[in-house]
Amino acid sequence: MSTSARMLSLLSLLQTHRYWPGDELATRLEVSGRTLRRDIERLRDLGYAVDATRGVAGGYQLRAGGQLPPLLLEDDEAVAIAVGLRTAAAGSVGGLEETSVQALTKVVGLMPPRLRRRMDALQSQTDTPGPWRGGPTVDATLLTTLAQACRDDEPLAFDYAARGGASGGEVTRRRVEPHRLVSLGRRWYLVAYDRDRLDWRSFRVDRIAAPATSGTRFRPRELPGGDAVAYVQAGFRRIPHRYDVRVQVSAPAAAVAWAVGSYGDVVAIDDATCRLEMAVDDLRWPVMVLAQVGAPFVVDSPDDLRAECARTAELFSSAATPR
Amino acid sequence: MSTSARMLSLLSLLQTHRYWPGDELATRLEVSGRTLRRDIERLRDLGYAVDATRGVAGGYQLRAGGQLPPLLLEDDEAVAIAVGLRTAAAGSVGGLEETSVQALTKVVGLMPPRLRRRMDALQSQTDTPGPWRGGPTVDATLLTTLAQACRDDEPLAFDYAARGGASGGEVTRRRVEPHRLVSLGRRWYLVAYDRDRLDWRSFRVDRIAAPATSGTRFRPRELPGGDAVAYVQAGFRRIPHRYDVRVQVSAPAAAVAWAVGSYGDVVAIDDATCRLEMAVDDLRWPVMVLAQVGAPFVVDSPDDLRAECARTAELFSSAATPR
DNA sequence: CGGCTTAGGTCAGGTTCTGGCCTCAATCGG
DNA sequence: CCGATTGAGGCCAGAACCTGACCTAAGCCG
Repeated sequence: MSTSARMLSLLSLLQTHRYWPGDELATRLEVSGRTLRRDIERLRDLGYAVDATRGVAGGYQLRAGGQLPPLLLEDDEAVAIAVGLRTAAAGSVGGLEETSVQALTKVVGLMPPRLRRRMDALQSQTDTPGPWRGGPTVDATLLTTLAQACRDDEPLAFDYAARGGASGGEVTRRRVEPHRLVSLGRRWYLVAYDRDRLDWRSFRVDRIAAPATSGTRFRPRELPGGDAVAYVQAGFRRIPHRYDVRVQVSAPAAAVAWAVGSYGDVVAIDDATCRLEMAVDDLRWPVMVLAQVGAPFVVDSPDDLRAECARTAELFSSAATPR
Repeated sequence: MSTSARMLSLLSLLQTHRYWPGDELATRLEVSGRTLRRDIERLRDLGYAVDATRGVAGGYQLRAGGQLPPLLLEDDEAVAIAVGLRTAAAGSVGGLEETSVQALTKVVGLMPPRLRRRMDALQSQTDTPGPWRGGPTVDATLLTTLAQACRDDEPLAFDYAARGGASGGEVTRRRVEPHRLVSLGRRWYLVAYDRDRLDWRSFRVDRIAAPATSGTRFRPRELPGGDAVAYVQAGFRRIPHRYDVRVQVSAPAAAVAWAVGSYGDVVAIDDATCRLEMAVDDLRWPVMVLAQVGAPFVVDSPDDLRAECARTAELFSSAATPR
């Protein structure tokens, strides 16, 4: 076994972290004790912190050091990481979506097919229940494909469903030069230069299907204005939400904020009252939040929400009376 | 630079994944082109798939191969992975908790302190809103400390708050030999041999504080029965839930299952009706689920839930009528 | 076709690595 | 306090490996 391969094996062994007696390491790596000590020294020279305990029952141990050593992962661990990152990329964390996709791209891009299959299989299971999913599930493979194309300046073609209807609008094939992925308000957008329309566009990732990269590269253009997030937001404002919900709740702002999470704005009016504002497509969502808070409230707008409240009241009142 | 260090650098460069022209790699690693080609060959011998494109604008590229190469992560990426894994370990995925903690232990254990601080800072932000949090947030550092102690057979001491009251019951210092971490029903438990009480115990992780490892090791004992999960479950059954909820909902089982996630059982009665069963401490939770489903339902038990429904109906009906 | 890039054989010279041997140093148990 | 155990590391000779230079082949693209 070559020296570099042996160093990787050694790192791998040490990462399972229990104390390793020197002679057992030496045996496993099929080298003499002297060479093992030299390998340990080499690792230390590379900046990794290897602890050693002397005396009977001593041994080596890799601990947190100045820099992160190369992670040598088991199959299961890699899958767990990918699934966890996917959840984070879907926006469950906040402010970490972009970095998560970056890491996800790295991990998924290097995962052998067998692991990718296991990840995909798990992906279907992993459901954050309720409306907090905020629309269709993010497809990790799709997202990483796009992220990769952005990073490597690879031209991209994909099917894009136009807005309209749950069954999906018209599907067109687009050929673009991808620029950046933007996570905004629970959704992912791809900012790209459309090669057929000869202009910049932003695409909702959950409407993208069947992406294909050509393997070639293009010379990156500069996005007018430079800020991809601002570009998406600009287009975003033109699409109105269906409902702007405004509710006054007789509960402390903190309690309401906890229930609504980051999906709405809560402003305290006084210690026991606050105003809740949400922009939603589906009125069942604010109803659910309000049900959870369980405090008296008054609907300011829209009227449809009042109707939805009446309907909900009806449901619960008939459930409350025994049959 | 030594050969092994150079190989790691090369892997690191290739993991940023864009095509690298051979001579640029050679320049960066400060070796001749011939040596670079030999290094690439070495990587291939180690089982990593390195693609090469010939001709103008050709270059090297690391792609998914037979095995996962050592991951060389940026600081941000490592933090994202840790946070994502923590979320997964908290039970948002299902069936992946144990593996996530395993991976988390590996990553966190190797993270330099500066990264660990950033992770801890982010941890406070990452809130799954609503009752799905299922109790107190899981502390990543605590969890990994325990996992590490289990894996490495290190004796452990910690403060444990006895059951009783939100303010916490009596706190005692425990000295144990940790055996296994078990994730069950949204919570983590530590199965360990209590050195003072001279018997096996299971501890709820969210009641553990101030853990301290001694650095020594103990000879692992065998858990009677062998199955740690079964052991926790056995103790678990003795603590009754406050409410066993049974509701018949006039909606397809799939719709209800989607709303309730994995926090209750849904059994289809026919295509348009199903039975929902949950075991909860707080009745606001089933109320919230039912509000979200938005379909007629009948409460079988308990009676308290009927009262809660009446109260909810009252709240919504007064909100529905304009002031 | 011609230019560019990877692929890889060969070779000489030098560097590095290995294992064995030795002496220290730290830790633990008796 | 002493001895056993285990890591630390200097030294050395021989072997193994690595490097850079040179050259030829092969694939890709305009």
